[in-house]
Amino acid sequence: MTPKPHAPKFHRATPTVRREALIEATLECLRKHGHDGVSARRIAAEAGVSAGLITHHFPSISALVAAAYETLAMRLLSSIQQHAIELDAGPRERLRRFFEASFAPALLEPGLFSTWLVFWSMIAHDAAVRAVQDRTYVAYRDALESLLGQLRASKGVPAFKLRPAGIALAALLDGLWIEASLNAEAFRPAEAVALCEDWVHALCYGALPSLLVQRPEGRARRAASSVGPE
Amino acid sequence: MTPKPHAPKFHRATPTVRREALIEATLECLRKHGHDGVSARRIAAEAGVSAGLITHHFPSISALVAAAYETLAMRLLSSIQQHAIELDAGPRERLRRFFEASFAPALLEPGLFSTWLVFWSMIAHDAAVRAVQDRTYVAYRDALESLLGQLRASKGVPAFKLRPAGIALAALLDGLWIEASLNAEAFRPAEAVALCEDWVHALCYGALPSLLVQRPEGRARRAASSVGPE
DNA sequence: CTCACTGTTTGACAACTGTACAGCTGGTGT
DNA sequence: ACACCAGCTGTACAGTTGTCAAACAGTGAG
Repeated sequence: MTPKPHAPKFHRATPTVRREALIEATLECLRKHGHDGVSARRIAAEAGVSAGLITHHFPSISALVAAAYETLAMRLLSSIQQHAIELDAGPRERLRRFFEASFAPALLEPGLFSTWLVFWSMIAHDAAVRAVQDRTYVAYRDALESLLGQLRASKGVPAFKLRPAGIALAALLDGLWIEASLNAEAFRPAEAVALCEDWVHALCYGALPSLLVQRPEGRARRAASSVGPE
Repeated sequence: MTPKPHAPKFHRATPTVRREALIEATLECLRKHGHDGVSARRIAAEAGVSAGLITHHFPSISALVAAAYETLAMRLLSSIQQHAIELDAGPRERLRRFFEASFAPALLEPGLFSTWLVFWSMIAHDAAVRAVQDRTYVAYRDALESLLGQLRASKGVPAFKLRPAGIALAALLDGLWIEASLNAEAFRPAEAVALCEDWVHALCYGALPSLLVQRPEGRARRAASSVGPE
């Protein structure tokens, strides 16, 4: 054997780069091993690095996972949003594209579900993870409410309460995503998209009673201060 | 101190009883500790029993968890169903009671969500848990489809495809339950019930196009034509 | 070239894990 | 009163785990 005279035993990296590499390795570990992937040694091995390095760059394993959570959640959301925003498309079409992106093959990969379960299960114990969850959930619902807001501003769409509408649509999307992740054969992605579109259709149709804003029609005649068109 | 002359060091039980006690202890452990509750020693301690007894009654820890999954899932479903079935009530009212039961305080307890996450996260690795998941999910959707079937048989309700309707309603329920479990302050249980009722309302109104059965001749309902902005 | 800085490794630590198994014991049938 | 044995215990085992102090070695500056 000819020993190489100059084989560096490790590579130095700037803290930022190393932290990002560790986060990436964490995501890969969670994707592949689920809960068992939350292991300093496993993540370090995935990153091609020693285990002790993790504690050197992150206060704890859970802090690393929390950082990975934030990275993945924001990445996915912006990916879906980017797919949804088509310049010359109406609100209805944008929502459809949002749904499509939500049930694209990359989103239905089993490893992604395993990863998400790890994040969710850490919420109860770890405050940092809980904080990430709160932030990303707000961002997700804001994205939906923005699209729904554009829809509401369209002609022929009855006024509806934005916040509960966002909640319901987010729940429908989440629920379908989970069902599809739990049992890939239960239904096809196109069906999920159609079911979401159905809900939007019903919303535009005014067929979701509890979401409609109360139009004080009866009182408006008595109270002359009403400015709405009659 | 007067030492009791005859303090039995352990209590004998018939296998069936002991197994059920272990399952109950498992559920309690998962409820309290989530993923960390999956531990032979912890479960044994909860049951007031030595750790070795678990391997004596169950081939492995995951088999015990799978049994606990089946027990809890069936218990919850039959509890909800029992609450939903009111003798002199129409299908619409029964569905409303089903929703109510789904968002009762007992169902929104944080420990229940932690427990469920453990079950779900084991699906990917353990075949027995996966089998339980498949079975219980079918039972759950069957229960919904049964109620929806009664609804469809009602007067004034348009024909709709039962299976995708069950899928959508199950997803909406699951999604709302998860959102509520993740963030108890996001919305009140009554809102969740209202959103589910809205969906049923839209279904009865024929406002969910992809669920409507294609009527070859004289489709009178206007829901098939888009009313929203396009 | 040498030095110092600092990212990285190493090894050790105590506390866990699931499972196996030899032996003890409670309570029942005789 | 006795014996049996199923149910149960306790220990042992080979693995894990996260964290940390100390030693190490790349790498750029002087």
